[in-house]
Amino acid sequence: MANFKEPNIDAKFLKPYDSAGTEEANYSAWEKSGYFNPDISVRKGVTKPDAKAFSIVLPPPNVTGTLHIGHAAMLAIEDIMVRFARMRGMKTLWLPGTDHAAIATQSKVEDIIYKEEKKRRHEIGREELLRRVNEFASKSHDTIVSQTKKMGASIDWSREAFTLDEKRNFAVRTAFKQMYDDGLIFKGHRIINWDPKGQTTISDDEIVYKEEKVKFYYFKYGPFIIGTSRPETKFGDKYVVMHPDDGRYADFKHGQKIDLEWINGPISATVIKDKSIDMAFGTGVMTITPWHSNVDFEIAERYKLDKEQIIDKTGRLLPIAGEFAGQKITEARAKIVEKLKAKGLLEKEEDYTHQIATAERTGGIIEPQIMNQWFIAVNKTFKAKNSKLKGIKKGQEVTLKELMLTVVKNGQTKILPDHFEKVYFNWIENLHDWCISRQIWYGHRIPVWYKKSEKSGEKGGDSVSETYCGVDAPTGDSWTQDEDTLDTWFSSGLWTFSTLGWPDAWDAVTGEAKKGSDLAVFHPTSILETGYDILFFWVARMILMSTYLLGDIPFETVYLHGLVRDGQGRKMSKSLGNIIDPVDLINKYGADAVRLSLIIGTSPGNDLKLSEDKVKGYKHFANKIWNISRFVLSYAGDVPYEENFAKYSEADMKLNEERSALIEEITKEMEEYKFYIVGEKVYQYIWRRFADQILEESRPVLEKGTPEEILSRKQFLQHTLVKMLLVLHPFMPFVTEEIWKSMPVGNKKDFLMLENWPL
RNA sequence: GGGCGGUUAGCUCAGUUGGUAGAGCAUCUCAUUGACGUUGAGAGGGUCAGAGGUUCAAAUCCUCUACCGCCCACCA
Repeated sequence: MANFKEPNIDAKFLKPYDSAGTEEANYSAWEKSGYFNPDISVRKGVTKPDAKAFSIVLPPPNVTGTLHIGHAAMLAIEDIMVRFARMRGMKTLWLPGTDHAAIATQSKVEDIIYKEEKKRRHEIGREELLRRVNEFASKSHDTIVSQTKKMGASIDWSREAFTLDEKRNFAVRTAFKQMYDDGLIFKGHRIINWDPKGQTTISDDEIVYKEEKVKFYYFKYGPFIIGTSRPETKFGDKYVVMHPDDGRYADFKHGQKIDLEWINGPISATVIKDKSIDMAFGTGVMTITPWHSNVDFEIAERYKLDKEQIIDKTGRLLPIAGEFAGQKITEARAKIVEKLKAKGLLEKEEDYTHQIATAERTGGIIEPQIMNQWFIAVNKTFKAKNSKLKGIKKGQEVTLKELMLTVVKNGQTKILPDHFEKVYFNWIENLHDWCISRQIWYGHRIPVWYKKSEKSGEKGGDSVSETYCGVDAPTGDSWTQDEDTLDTWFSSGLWTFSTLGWPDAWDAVTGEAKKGSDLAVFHPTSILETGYDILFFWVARMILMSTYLLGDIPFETVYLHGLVRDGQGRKMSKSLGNIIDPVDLINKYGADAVRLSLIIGTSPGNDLKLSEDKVKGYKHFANKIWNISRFVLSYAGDVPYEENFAKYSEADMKLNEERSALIEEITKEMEEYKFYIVGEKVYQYIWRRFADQILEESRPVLEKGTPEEILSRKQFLQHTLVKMLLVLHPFMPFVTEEIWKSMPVGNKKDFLMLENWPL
């Protein structure tokens, strides 16, 4: 046993692996070296100048708060992709940034201000509010960056972007102008989703439906009985609609006028026959309120009916409501029912459960309103300026919707797991024009200016005598810029190329990126990794913007990860108190353990259940590797490492083949993004095979074998440790890098992360 | 109402083009001052939700059913 007592190794191996004590130093050494930046890697000779590019944009976290464990999972997956690509010699760029998140951030800051100072936004003023929001955003940003670094993300910070910075603003104005000129962005009076709480419009996607139990009332409406859950909207109802085939109402003719007694006195109602009516629902008859209902609006459009506003922007009844004018709809409802009852018009009431539309960010109950807003037309044709899209030629007449469908249908952009392609198609097919104007202050101002006429009227609306849309403000006096800002997803839709230098790096004449620019080298990006919950919000919008503005896809592959849930499968939320802060876990178990626990046992598109025990288990694994290294270094580290050792014993030859086969297998799986399988296989091999069996068997060999056998085994152990550190590095960068420092390997590059993937 | 998933060991989940079921954790038994504060060896445990079909062969392909989950959708 004498030769076993040669612990000529770093003293650090005599203690268990100390993640907390080594992670920070390793990260700052990586960062300082500049190798996260592909340009520096090329300059220093680590990456070949003509190497294939691998690029990925970080889905920019919202500056509304700090990173949660879901972000940690995202960072872990992306860092694996990035480190793997880098180790394969690719010109690798991972580009970071943050998202201003418009409504989300502004409403959060407004909440804080109201809580602390009892002041509303109009009491604070545009300038001061923006100052406060920026201050908040900047704090959030700093926290996010430091959390990201703790995870070990090998990100190129020199290229960091923000969706609301100068360059991105220029990109937004340029994109807007082009869409405006093509007629794809237009302003019009349409029915939109009004959030009375946030005092802004929101897009269809920003609505969340909540179940609500209400009363469903039946009222006498002349000869009819109509059903409604919203009596407060019924003041202006003067059209009564039924199905043309409904035999119960065959005696009434389309267009027929009927005088009847209603809430505030006698009115004249007109009969409308329309096929959209469900004969089986209620009495099969309804009255319509086109100003405050999408369906009613469509019916009114079909027959050119009058539309009247009943409810104002703050949710109060207008003068048309007579004695109820000025009341909040929530208060007025019961009183109106009371009055109708008193007039003998209430037939009956029932309990009713329905889905109520609310604003995702403020929780306000959506009130549809007809308003003059900006939209992106998804069904309008235009001529494609240039196209690298399969099946679409330059100059061809297309719609945005067609572009969005085409690139996924023809496989230019693949979505993983692939069943989400069906979800994507389903969404696109039901897509309506996208309302992009918001009545909030935090965001990109709409690059449109108006000259007002003498007549008074709604600003930016009817009183306008001249409209100008441009990247920059028009010259001359008396121009006023549109007050509104853009939906936050407009700027994030440009993210893959606005971060790479578009539009400066773009040659509009040739329809190509300028040679040598980031845009030319790194776009389309290789892969987009994000949560399935923003497939519509973001992924689809990026496809829209990129296919339209560049005539190219934004990314070749979309990898959708699932949500991280707690050990019992519940969503993490403040009220449940089950939120896990990734930094707490890292401090306790190390970033490597956290990363691995977010990878193994997950698969793309499926939610992941995370318990602290799981993380703990992988902390044990990090320590296991540490001790394996200690063993190999003390018992086999005394012979010089030979990269191409040719004199393996027969037994070691077999072991070598086994290990090569494993590496070949996992390389293929890495290319297929099956990180959960690779992680598990490497775990199995290292612990169950290498440590439990091979190392155990090595004792007698090293003790009693011939000199040749001993040398062979020592080489094999060193080789295997080196290769395992390499393949494990993308998963567990810290512990592997730390061990690597002590490996007696010649010709080492500056870091393990720069070494070549073994194959 | 429309769409998409899931159902495999006590728990969490793998299972690549069909070839008599796997891992981690948990449980039980034994060993252990040996690189391992975080160790090893072994064991038990599953008619793969149910029914039918295709096939020499089905967890895997097809049809139906049941239950669970998610997304979309203003039956007023």
